[in-house]
Amino acid sequence: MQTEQQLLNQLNDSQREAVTYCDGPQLVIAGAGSGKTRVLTYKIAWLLQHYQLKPWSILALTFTNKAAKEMKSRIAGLVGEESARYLQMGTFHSVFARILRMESQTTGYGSDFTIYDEADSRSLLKNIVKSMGLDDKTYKPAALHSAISMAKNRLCMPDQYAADGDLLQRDRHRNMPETYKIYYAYQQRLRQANAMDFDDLLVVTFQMLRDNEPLRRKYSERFQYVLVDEYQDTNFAQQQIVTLLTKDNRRICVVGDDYQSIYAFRGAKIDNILNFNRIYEDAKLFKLEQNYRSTQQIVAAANALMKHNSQQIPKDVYSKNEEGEKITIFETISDKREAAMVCQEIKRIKNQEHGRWSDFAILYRTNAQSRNFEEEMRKPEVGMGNSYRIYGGQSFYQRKEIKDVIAYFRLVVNPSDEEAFRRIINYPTRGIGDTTLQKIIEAAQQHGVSLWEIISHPADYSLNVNKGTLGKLELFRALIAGFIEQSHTTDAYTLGTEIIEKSGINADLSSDHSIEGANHMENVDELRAGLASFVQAQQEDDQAEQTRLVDYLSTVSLMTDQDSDDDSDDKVTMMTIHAAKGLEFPTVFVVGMEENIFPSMMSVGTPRELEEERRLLYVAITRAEKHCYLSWAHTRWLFGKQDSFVNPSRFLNDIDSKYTNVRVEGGRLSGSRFDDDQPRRRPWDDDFEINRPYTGAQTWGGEYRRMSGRMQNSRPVAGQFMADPKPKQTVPRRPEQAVNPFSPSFEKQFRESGRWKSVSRAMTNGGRASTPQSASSPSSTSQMPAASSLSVKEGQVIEHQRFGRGTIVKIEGTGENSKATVDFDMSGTKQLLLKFARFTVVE
DNA sequence: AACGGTAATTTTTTT
DNA sequence: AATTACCGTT
Repeated sequence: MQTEQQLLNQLNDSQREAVTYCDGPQLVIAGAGSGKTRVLTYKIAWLLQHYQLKPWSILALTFTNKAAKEMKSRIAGLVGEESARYLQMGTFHSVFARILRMESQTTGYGSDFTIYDEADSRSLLKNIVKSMGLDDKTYKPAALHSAISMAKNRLCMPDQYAADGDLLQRDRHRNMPETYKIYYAYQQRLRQANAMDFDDLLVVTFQMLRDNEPLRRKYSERFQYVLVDEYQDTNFAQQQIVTLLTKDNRRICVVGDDYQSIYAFRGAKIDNILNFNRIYEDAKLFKLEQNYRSTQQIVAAANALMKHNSQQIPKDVYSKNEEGEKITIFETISDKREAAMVCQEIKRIKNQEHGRWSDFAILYRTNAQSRNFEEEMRKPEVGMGNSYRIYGGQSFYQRKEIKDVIAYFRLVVNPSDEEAFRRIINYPTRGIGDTTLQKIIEAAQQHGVSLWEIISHPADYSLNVNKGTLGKLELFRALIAGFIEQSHTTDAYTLGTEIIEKSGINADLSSDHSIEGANHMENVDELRAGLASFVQAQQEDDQAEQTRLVDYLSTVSLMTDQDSDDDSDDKVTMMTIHAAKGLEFPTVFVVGMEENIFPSMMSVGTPRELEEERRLLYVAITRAEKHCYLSWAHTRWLFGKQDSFVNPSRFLNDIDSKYTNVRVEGGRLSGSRFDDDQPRRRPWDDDFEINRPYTGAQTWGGEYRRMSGRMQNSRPVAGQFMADPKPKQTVPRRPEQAVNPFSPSFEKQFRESGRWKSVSRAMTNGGRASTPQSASSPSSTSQMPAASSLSVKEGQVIEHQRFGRGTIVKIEGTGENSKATVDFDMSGTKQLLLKFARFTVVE
């Protein structure tokens, strides 16, 4: 706990001004590395201490749940755990999902609504297209969803959409004139399914606050102060929600950096931040311009890059850190060599500076680019197979077997959920085929009810199926109905386990004896372990009498790969630049700096998109503290083909050459390399040579275009350079997957990769310490997750992970379900379900 | 209805 | 290259 003065002393002048100004709307432009998070956390601490605001009256909206969590714990360090705990903090989506569940009477959705993810949305759209008899080649689900999503981000509902001439014209132009009808049907189907997609969480919140003045007043009074982080990445809907909440008392602080706006593709409007003072005319502007993160060279190079963008708030980001070295532009012969050189450089710097693996990050434009680096690191002679972590890619919850289980959970919580229904009606196979399903959907559409309603009363809706099928449907209905029954009396973990067993999922998975089959089984076990952790965490937080499945689902569906906390072990980070936003590393490699990759092929059409790509590079460069590398390769494997027409990214031209050094593999790539008949040095033997200062932007285009032209006409020659003459290492590849150390899948992945022994069991238990007995048994994942319930007696003293020391005063129930009342020295009396509680017996 | 094969399509980034 | 979609066969 810190005094006000102490708080203020830890800030520089401009930070302090931003923190203490609380007289009205406030826009904080926070340059990269300028202490943005610091300002936010200290401001919240200031509001709590100086203005004595109650924690629950402060609403802080962040971009990821992880950011919220981190900020919360930092605030806890400043003002104490108890105040920080009740702060209203989270993403727009998770905060308002919670409110929508509480206010469900006014929204027309039930409180147990499902949140459809992207896959659900697309699947639904696909079905709609099919049932409307449209061609699914022209009406692609992904394109439709993005059109609809963009509309929703702008709060444009089907009626408005259908009345908007520009939109209709655009759709006609795209050969998709029926889009507005599909949008209409889509929205209707969502409602019938009691489901919202991601965008609806915002849209419905907006509508609720707009149309229900008492409710709007309730929340605008509850939230005495509203803070928004990463404001440059908010969309129109989010901006409107914030406006509705703050227009009365106008206590709002938004923080962001227009330079770092990189989510326009998702509907974010950079204008929100550029035009903030149009909505709040008396808004005061604060600028944080001192960068504490990077060297002067890095900051200067990043600034030079941004000179080429037009739309921006003028600012002067500067660094008083050491001058540092220039940015290095790496040029290699192939994408494989790029990976090799980056690895080599990492090892070199690590040795030289006695650093750690975690000092390094490899950032790329697209997830697919991680592959080369992973392969390189896994080579025995490179010896980094243990030292990297790839973020992103397919998340645990996207896997088929996990989605299947979740679909059961969803249907139990919300029987109207159409996508869940469709997913599991015939999984495991129970003889209900596509024909039957289509009949059910048809009947549901005709009567405007859910699929569940149809199979609950098939006769009422004259469902035209034969006797046998009817029986099968009834069996399915009874199965789910049984689970629903249980859900009122059973905790989420027990119910989940029951569902996995009785649904036949367990039997289905264990009948598959292949390696993958075993994998699926383990994944499901991990899911159960994750569920158990969740139940336990909820219980410890006193969140609820009993943890309901709906809470779990809500959390899970809004969770992303970004939301894993870890940073604990020492690994090189590999992620997309988008995912790296907000992070920092001593050394950063931005790889694949090539036309059509970065900037992406899709973005070169419009200047607006191109500027966003440039901002993306700005974000990438400003992640670096000391060393920053931009690398590109002359040839690259793309779409299963060797691409020899590679040009360096135009952005390399945008960085003034006085801030860069160019390093070329072998030192002769840029010269007349096809013309000499000297025996070639084998590239893999070469060290890098610093062969020239950057000779200026003009040579890039000219020189390499010429070279590419030659390669086009001389494949056999070029082939010498492109082939990888090294004996192929047979690196056993495993499926691409995100490694997220705190996700339930983490332990499994480690076991797969033979690194099991080095990993503490604690990881599976949601990051909490585990009991000695579970620590000794790697195979215990398929058993109960917490294993300390064995033999506790009244009067024993225990040490609990979170509550500390306490004495057991009472034990109720038997076996799995026994409950202990424990009197803790520090935190009072708590009830612990022995099944979930994690503690050790002291005496 | 289930399975296994071939063909087509894919890559931007994600709450 | 790898995943998915569709179609044919059993």
